[in-house]
Amino acid sequence: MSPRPPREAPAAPTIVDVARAAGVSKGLVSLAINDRPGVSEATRLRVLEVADRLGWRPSLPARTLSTSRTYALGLVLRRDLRIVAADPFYPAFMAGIETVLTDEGRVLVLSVVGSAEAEERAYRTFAADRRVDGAFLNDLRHDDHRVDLLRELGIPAVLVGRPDGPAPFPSVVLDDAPGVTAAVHHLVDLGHRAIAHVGGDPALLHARHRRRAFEDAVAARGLVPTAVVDTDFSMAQGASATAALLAGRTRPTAIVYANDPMAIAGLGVLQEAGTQVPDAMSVVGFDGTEMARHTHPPLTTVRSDPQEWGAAAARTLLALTTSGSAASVELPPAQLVVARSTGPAPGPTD
Amino acid sequence: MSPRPPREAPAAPTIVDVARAAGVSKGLVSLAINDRPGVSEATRLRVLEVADRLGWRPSLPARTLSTSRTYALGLVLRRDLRIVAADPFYPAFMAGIETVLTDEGRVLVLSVVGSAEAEERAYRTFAADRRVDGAFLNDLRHDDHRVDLLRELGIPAVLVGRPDGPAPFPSVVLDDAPGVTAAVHHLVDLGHRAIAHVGGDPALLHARHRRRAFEDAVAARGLVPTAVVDTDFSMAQGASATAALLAGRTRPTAIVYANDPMAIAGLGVLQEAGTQVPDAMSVVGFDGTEMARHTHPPLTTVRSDPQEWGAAAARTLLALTTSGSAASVELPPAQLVVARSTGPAPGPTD
DNA sequence: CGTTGCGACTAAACCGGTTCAGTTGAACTG
DNA sequence: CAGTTCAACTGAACCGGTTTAGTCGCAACG
Repeated sequence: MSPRPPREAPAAPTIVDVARAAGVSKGLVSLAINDRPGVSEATRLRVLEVADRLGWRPSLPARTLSTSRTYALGLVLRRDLRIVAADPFYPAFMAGIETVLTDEGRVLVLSVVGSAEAEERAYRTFAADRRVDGAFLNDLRHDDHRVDLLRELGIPAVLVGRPDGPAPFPSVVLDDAPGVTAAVHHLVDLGHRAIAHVGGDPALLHARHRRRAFEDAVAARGLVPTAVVDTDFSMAQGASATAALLAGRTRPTAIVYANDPMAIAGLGVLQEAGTQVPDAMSVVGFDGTEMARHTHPPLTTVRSDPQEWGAAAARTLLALTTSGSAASVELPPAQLVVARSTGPAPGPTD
Repeated sequence: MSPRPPREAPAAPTIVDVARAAGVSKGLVSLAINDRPGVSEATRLRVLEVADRLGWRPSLPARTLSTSRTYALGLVLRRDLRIVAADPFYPAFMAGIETVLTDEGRVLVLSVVGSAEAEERAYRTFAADRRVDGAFLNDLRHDDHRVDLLRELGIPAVLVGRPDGPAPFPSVVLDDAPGVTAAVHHLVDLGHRAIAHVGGDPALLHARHRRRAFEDAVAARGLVPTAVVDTDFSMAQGASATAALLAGRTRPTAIVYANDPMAIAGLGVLQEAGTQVPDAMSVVGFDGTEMARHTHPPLTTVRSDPQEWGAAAARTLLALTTSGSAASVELPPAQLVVARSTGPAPGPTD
């Protein structure tokens, strides 16, 4: 009969039920549960007790309507699926966010998109629908127009990574450079003179930072990179870049990759080609993923901490949305983790 | 001065602004934009035109308050971080969900938790806060109490996988068995007689299904499994299980793993031990991930389609939340993809 | 020509909270 | 003892939509 039968449970109590049961006005219930002044301690306790007894939970939509706070934060992922699926960064990053949000009664609203247009639409929808109190801004780009977009939409944001200019939002930075630098020094110390870099997507700032750190470190040791190849961070391009390096006229003795998946794909190509790792070629990854520990040989890599990064970003964004301002955060930098995919440079054939 | 300055943009127009500008009552605006009867075509067009001109978007919180529909779906991930991060299933699954939700103006609310208690809390919070219209139920277990929980909470759900009994919710199934069966036949056809299985977490139904399919297929060929080892799906346990199989008294000539990450970890262990793949040992994964294509040797694996799975689940859940009912869906089953990690069984030493 | 029926539209209640201007009564002040 | 002050509390407006009872004008009907 009734067009939409109540799902199952008896109708949930509302604030008026609580008010009636406690013998006070609903306004006072609101004050009491929100710990605002103007409520006697005795009454506050009574209200809380009654609310608890009735199992009342304030309606979030109603609260949102009057306060325009959603208690939700937004994350938009724009990435080719092939990359998202292989990249362990995001699951760990999101898990880190959740560790913070869950405790604060917040929730993460996720949007996965494939194109720049869809990404912009996602942010605009967040704003138009008042879905979120703030948003994470990942995978920063040069002159990233999303910064202006979010400012214009009035969505507070936190930048995940170091922006390449002054920005109206706080940033949470985990410096890639020291790890990459250490990796290069490690290789040079092992006698390598011909080192190549398989970089990531140059549109992304962190790919540039890694590349820059690589080039600077090589130069600091008085060397010149044997080659630097840009990719899209995918295993496929990591593999083809490796093949290209093998086929090139000056073959490197060591390759530094911009992420672990590409390093693993590279490892595959090298082994298929019969190139011994690390005897004939040293390989360095980037991320410090679980996977790197289980390859053959285990991967020397640069470990960052995506989970802590996510947690720090969430804390910062939370502070920003509640207090209106938040300081930028600098996390401990990425660190080199030496395993068995790197070894002494092969001696000249004699 | 003002305690909370308006973020930036001028105050967004509301339905009354539109009503005033169109010279009608706000009730009529509501009827017009929701395509309900009782509005003349001329008026409807005028209202839509005015709404568009003012850039009005109905407030979702307000709409939610009166209709108690949130236009959001919930996904709770309970998994050890080590597994989530290495497992490409979820990113692809979520991307599949998003392809459907985005077009429908829906949004995905994500919760990543580490324990069963936290998981239950997450669902209860979804219900208490009226955060979502429905939820996905992944990683089904035997006698899964979450089914009752969701029913009791009144949250419509869709089961991702085949439940092990009658369930009050529709399910979206992608059958693992045919792929695993094909893998076993493939190995037996190659002459293997000693085949082992490194299974997943036996608490999860899909791990059981894969194990069962393995055992049945082996039996169907008149053989007995050399060994069946349970794990938690992590690379670490995939590696240690492989090491144990190598050290066992009857060493298999082929191993079928319950997911690709474990197979890859297994590859690493085998190669570290000097066991040639596939000459001395054949290896089969499960998932058909990008990663499997880039190992050395490329992995024979069983491909499922997590993205399509996510999309189908989203369509089903959407139908369930809007029309109140939805039929279960059976997707094309998982399929064997033969690569170079499987080969003829090693002949007896002669 | 009075009634009925109907499409188009309005006004007001409603969803469930928050917020704020007032009211009340008791304690304090001079 | 009248006047002031203040904590505690109430009532009503408000957030921005949806929904429904009811009004109005007009055409069709007997």
